Amino acid sequence: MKHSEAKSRIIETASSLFYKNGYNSTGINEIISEAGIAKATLYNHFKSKEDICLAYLRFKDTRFIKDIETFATTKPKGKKQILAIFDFLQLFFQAKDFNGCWCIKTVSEIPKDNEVIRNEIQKQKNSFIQLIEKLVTNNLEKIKTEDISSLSRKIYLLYESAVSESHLHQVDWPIKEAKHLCSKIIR
Amino acid sequence: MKHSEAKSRIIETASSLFYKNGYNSTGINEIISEAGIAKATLYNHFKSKEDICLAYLRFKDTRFIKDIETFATTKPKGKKQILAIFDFLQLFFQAKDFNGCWCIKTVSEIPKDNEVIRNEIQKQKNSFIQLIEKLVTNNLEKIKTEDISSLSRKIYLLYESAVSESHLHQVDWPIKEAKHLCSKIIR
DNA sequence: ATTAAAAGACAGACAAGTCTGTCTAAGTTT
DNA sequence: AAACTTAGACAGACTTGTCTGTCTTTTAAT
Repeated sequence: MKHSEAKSRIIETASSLFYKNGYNSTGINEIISEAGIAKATLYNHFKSKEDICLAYLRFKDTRFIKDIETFATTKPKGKKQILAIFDFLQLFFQAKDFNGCWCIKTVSEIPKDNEVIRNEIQKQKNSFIQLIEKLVTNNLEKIKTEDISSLSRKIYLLYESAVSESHLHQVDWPIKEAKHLCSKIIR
Repeated sequence: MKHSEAKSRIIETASSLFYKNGYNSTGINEIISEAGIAKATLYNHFKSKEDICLAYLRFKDTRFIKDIETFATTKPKGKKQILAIFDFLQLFFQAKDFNGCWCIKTVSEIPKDNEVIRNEIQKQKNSFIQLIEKLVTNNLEKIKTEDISSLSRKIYLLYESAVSESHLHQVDWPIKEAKHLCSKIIR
């Protein structure tokens, strides 16, 4: 369908620009010129820039969740599947377009009272925690049910700091240290 | 001296606004009207908005390092002094003006190639890691010299994620989980 | 099959507002 | 008298979003 093709182009272009240069620093004009579409077309598919921001966040999240889940579950079952999220991050970090966490970036840029964007981001983070809980449940036989949540949250914290600190310092020791600590708490 | 009094007013006002509403969302006009000074006066003390941004970061950091060090060293010596950084964060979180980490916020807003700001932020984070190293060295007798750096970095990662995640989710479990995990790795 | 209509994309002018930073002119303090 | 502060006009460059009018393609009706 041609209709959704234009829309896809907008989302992909906007996502790349928002992630690389920031939400506020990316203007509508930049998006349309890079995507090669007209402004009227853009506003025919999205009612506002915020609307594009939402689409951007969802686009990034959908791909991320799919990719990291695929990556983890192709590893041998057991602790390796849990640690795999840090190996995934290592690859992500080495990719030349790595630019930290899009959620943190975006939430830092929008006004504090923007609940639409904030809710979307919290939703994404919670579904990532759920993914970790699934990995923990499936790969640690000895784990007690009541410990799953707390352990998963700790792994989540380690992962999140590994993302933002490797980005901030432009080195990968945060990923290595986080993985190392993770390996100690799941044994 | 009147000269530095005006300058201080600008720094304090700008800091409060930048931290609360973001760097890009805070205009020069807002700063001068809130601080009650003229625009020409502002540009008499700072050559650009970026210059004010630097002053803001340094203002926040100076106070933070002083406050958290004072807080920790008034606690009983031993592991409690290390864990104190999370208690400090708990108070910080409960304060009504808590708004996450100013470094992360700022780095998310500025262009990627702004090295002046980026260097300042990396410098601040490294000096915070040094503070943790000092706490670790002084309060863990059994620690081996070669383990100090790695352990301090892990504690740093936990602290940083506790800040940003408690801010993001608007709850304090990240602080509690981070402190709990920290207590386990320093025993 | 031919014609009519609808839908969407295009370029780009435009409004209305934002921003930073400069400058003028008047007032105040030392 | 010199130095600083004030208010605010101003330039120039941005922003998002609206709107007009043209062109092409797809769909529907006869």
